[in-house]
This record gives sequence, structure tokens and C-alpha cells, in this order.
Amino acid sequence: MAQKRTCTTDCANGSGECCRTDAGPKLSRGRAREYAGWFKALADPTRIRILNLLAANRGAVCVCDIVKHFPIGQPTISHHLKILRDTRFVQSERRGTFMYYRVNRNCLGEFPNAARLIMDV
Amino acid sequence: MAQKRTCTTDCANGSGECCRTDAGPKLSRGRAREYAGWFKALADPTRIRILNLLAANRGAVCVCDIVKHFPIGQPTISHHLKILRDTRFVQSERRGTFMYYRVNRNCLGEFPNAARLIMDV
DNA sequence: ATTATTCATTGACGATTGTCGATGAATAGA
DNA sequence: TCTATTCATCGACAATCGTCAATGAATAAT
Repeated sequence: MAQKRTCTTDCANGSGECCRTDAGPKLSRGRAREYAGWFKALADPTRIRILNLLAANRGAVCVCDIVKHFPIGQPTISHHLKILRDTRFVQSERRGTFMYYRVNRNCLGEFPNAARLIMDV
Repeated sequence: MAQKRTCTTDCANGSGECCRTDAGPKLSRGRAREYAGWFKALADPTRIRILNLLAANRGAVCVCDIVKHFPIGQPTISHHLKILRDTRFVQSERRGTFMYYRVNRNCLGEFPNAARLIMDV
């Protein structure tokens, strides 16, 4: 019978022995799902460029103008805008028949916060 | 014949008229794809919690210890670790039969940079 | 009212993703 | 060498995603 080998996960106490009390994730499943959904909204090149387009324009931009800059159809742009709006990366406003979108600049500050919460303590 | 209506995308010059020169995305398709791939690596709750687990442990953690903390199989954990490693969110190191993973803390600083590049200028 | 325009929604499709079980490669002890 | 263990890879499956064409709701001009 072969002797049971043990891994030697480094402990915080620096004992160098196998860490029987190694820490699990501190983030709850729910919060992880929340963050994942947030990152998922940015996990598409088209959405990133839509966001970048909105940021490049000082004011709000109407959908028809957004569509002009992409080689995909209007329904798809609307689909992406909905995802960005649901995750609060953009805000929308109606003016008559037109829908205007602008980037939500508050989200910029949220990035470092998210990083800290995931990667720290 | 109905008169053509025009949208009134806000111009930087504040003219209030339809902005015929509204800016397109500044980010190239290639760079957008690069960023999207980066965010895509974080677009899954399990990967976020793996990252969080690694960050919660001071030293490196071997795969078998990671697996203990999740209700999914070892091949799936390995799959997620590969994605996190390919995107440089984690680093791996071999010690005998065991593979040890640690979080790459440099990535923390990259978050604000990415935010600025996407949402600014 | 009628017509034209903008934009969101629907249903459908291929492609991608997360998961699994099974297998294979590498290593260490007997 | 032989056996046991760890971990990565493969093939398969259901679920999700990005895209499209078609349709619908809302608004404005005639």
C-alpha cells in the first residue's frame, strides 16, 4: 500500500506544512454571480466599442448614429444597449421618436472597487 | 411626402443641431477584442470565486485544495484555471505531482487602466 | 386618419460556453 | 517495474450568446 502523499499548500503561518485550514472563497455565490454578470456585459468587443463610442462623444448619442458606426444591424445594437443599460453602464433618455444614450461615468470608479473586493481580503 | 426628420445628437461644439460629425469608437476592433477576452475571463461566478479563494490565501494553493471548496468536478476546475492562467490572472507552479496556483496581483492595477482606456478619450 | 420613422422585441440560427465522465501524461513511493 | 495519485485534455451534452429578419409599439408630420 502506497503511503498517502499530502500537498503542502503554503499556510499563512509559514509552517511549510500542508495547510489543513486553507481558506475558501470569501465572496458569496450570490455576489460572485453579481460581479460575473457585470463583467459579462463587457465580455463582447461590440459592447466595448459602443461604450467607447459613447465615451468619445461629450453628449448623448441617438441609436441611429450608433448604428452607423458598426457593421451589424439595428436590432443587435439595441440588444447590446439593453445589456449595457441593465448593468448601468449607460443611461438612456427619450426625445420624441429618438432614444439617446450616454455613458454612465460613475462606473469608472467602480472598477477599482470591484478589483479590490475580488482580489483582496 | 413627409419631411425628413433629423436626430439632434449633442455636439461637442454645443450647436444643438444634428451632429454630422459624431465620433465613432476610438478603440480598434483588435483592441476591443483583447479587452473583451480579458473581461470574459471574469464573466463566470466560479472563476471569480476561484480568484477570490486564491487571493484569500497568502501562498499558492494546489488544485486538489481548490477543488474541495467547489461543488464541481476537477476537470472543470482545471478548465477554469487554464482560462485564468491564459489571461494572466493567475500563475502556476509545479511541485512534484502537484500544481500550485497563486493570484497575479499585478492585475489589480490593470483594472483602472482598462477602465480609463475604454471610458475615456 | 394616414403615412413614415425610430427603436424594442420576438423567434430562429449557428457558435460558444460550462459542465461532466473518461482517458492520458507525469510523478512519486513501494 | 508496478501501482497510486494528481492534474490536464478530450469528446459530448445542454444552456447561453451574438446575430439576423420580421414584426410591433410609439411618435411625428402631413
